[in-house]
Amino acid sequence: MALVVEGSIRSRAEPARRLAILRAATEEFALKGYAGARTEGIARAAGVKHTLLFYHFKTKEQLYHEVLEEIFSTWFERVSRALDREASAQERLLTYVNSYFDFIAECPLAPKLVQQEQLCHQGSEGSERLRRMAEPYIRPVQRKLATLLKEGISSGEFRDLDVEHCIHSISALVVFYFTNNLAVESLEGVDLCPQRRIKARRKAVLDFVSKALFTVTNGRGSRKA
Amino acid sequence: MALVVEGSIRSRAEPARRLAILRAATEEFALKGYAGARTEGIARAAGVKHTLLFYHFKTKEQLYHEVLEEIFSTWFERVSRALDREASAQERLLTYVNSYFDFIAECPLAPKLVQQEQLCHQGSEGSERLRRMAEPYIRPVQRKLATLLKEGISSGEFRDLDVEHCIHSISALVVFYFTNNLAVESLEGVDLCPQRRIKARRKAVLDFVSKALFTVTNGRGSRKA
DNA sequence: AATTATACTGACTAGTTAGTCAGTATGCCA
DNA sequence: TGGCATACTGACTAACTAGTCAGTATAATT
Repeated sequence: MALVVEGSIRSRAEPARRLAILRAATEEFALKGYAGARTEGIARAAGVKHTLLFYHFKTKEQLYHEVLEEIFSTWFERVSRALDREASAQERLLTYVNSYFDFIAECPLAPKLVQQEQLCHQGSEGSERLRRMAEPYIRPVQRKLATLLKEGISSGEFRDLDVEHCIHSISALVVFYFTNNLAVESLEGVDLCPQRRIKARRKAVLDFVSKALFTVTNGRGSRKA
Repeated sequence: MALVVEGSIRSRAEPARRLAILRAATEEFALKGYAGARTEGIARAAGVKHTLLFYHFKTKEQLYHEVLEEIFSTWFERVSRALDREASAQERLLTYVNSYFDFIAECPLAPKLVQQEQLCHQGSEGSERLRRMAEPYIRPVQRKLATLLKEGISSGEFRDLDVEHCIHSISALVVFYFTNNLAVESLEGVDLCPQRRIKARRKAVLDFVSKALFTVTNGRGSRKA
């Protein structure tokens, strides 16, 4: 006879195991990439039978798509809120960097997943899967950010720099730290607790960006402890 | 008999096909990661029979190791030369960033490969394969760079910032652009020729770093060294 | 001419891997 | 009571994947 593991109270709306698979898949795909990920491995990590994956998600590709979709929509919602505030360009930029950093720090699998997807394509060909995320999520944020930077430059709050490269540079500063565990570990030692490291990184990023961008720095992003 | 295992003679000229395999493997591993890479795919790209891989390199792992080794040693040689120059801290830092940037721009598969290797490991566990590169190559460069930054801070050339995070930030600015094809493409359009894009990126990086670090910026940040 | 070292190949295999399918268990509504 | 929908499973498979091995081709050396 079948042994019921999960008890009798089962939510009718969304099976718990579906979510467990989604979570496990996020990690597997983020760490190994689409090609390297194993559906067996995802099932094992989620504590379900292999075939349940194909019941809830028709294919590996479909499962992957749902993982990507969830991450981009969450990211979009959070950074958009920051960019849409009413405040000075300088103020909004700092809020944006903070939101972006918070999102990445809370969910370090997200940048890994996106990075995996970027890596597996050569030259200017780009990833089809990522391209589907560009229109609804990535481009709108890029546009808002470009506008914000131009405003800041016009008003004299920001130095006169290359807007597009500045967007790349900010992303680089926020994300790179979280996709490079070894470099981080090798440089800072393993002893320092993650909590403190992340706090220090946030400060360093805000400081770096402020000094590079702002014509006048108030205490906000640049103070030394 | 099949006791081919290499003895001590290594001076012989390497067969052209061995090098072809190594080049093809670099691309395959960089784009798909170790787990996602297919030895069949490498053989096809190199235009050789599948089994030749296992003749020249005993296993996939061994092939991968030689690819990593070659990339790290080349990188190490080039940036070390820049760091060991006799010059002011500011001068040396700019030379370093330029050398680093040049290396990455010439061989964009290198950062992809390293990134792949970083991604496939979780938390503070790190990659065993990358750890083998740390002692001979990564740590020495990090140490030289840390010393350089401290000197610059003492002499008043650089602002008083967190040395370790500054090292991360510089790497981020140099590398990130080359591991994120989609973001780049989506932001700058495909029309702009790679040559010009890279030149613009170099300028933006030097500018960003200079403004963030230097207490006094002469025109040097925007010049091509 | 015989030996040897090196480069290379075709045929094969044991172990994976994504995905199928027919069927079971359970809840729910008429 | 029966019918239907949802959640889930075991047994299987076709295609793939790293790696083996016995053997061939060739050029240099003895």
